[in-house]
Amino acid sequence: MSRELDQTDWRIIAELQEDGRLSFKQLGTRVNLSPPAVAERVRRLEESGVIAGYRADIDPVAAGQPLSAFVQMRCATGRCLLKTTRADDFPEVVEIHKLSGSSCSMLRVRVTSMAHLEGLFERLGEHGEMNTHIVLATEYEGRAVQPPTEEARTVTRSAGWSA
Amino acid sequence: MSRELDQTDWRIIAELQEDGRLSFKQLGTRVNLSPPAVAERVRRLEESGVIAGYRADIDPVAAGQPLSAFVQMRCATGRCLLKTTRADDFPEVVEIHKLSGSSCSMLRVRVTSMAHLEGLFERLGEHGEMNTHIVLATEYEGRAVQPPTEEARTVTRSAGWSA
DNA sequence: CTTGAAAGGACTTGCGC
DNA sequence: GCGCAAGTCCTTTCAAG
Repeated sequence: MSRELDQTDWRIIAELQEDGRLSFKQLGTRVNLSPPAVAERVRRLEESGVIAGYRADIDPVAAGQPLSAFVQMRCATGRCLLKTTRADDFPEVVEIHKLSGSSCSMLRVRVTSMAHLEGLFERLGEHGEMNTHIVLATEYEGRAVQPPTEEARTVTRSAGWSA
Repeated sequence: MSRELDQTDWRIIAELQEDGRLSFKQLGTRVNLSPPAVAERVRRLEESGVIAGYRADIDPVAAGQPLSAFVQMRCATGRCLLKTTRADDFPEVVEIHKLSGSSCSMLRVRVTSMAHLEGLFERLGEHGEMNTHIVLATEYEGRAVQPPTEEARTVTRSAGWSA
């Protein structure tokens, strides 16, 4: 389906992650390509699903939701959050990941206040054991997707027990 | 600094999170406003920092980084990841959050393969205890920031021990 | 892939409500 | 604060080399 991405594709991806509203002309200038050439590449990246869309980046703090937390759920049998509720029931839950290990899922929640967070935890707690971690500060998130480094291919194998 | 956001602002925010490349004309049609009116509102949202930017939404799976994990770090004294390394040392780390509780930070990492993940864990492990959770599937993430619900203001107080 | 041209659309400004 | 309308600029998209 998706052909290998070359260096120019990755430069385009990097630029569009920094500014998703660049015109083909502006984008072409930054990657040393003519407007029609970048337009064709971008079209292919969109078609292959590498570029899933273009979004405004909303700052939750400025938007009035300064508090964030991680919640590991270990759902009780028959009460699993994923099977007994819908997304609309918990607008505060902005991410849901199914996990390996002892927890069944990891949630990321955003709330307006501590009181709001308290209420949310009580509602979530009805579905099983929780392990919560309040975020004190976010160093960064949404870091740009980058081309695989050389380390990704030449992985250092651990010594011992090797065949 | 930031005036209260009204309903129209939230509609604009919702539309731009769905499609960050909408023209003022298109955006105005969707929120029942003229192009100059939306342009002025968007300009203010950008100035106040609510709209932090516009980014292409890159699908990590399609981009060749199908594996993701959460890593809780409990850094050893003097070896804290945040103080002894720089972001460029770990391009696989796409999020860093400082946490309350027993862990000092929560990382989100993205890698190309299990071998890559193994190597990364070994490098991270040198900075302290780790608690890792591999993501099996992501239900959703990057859910749109939404206006505060009524529940956010009228929070149910728990019974008992109340003053 | 690049260049060049033509067509279409977007952004802005000013004015009136 | 919003809408309407006009002018200017830019962008996009063809075609040809």
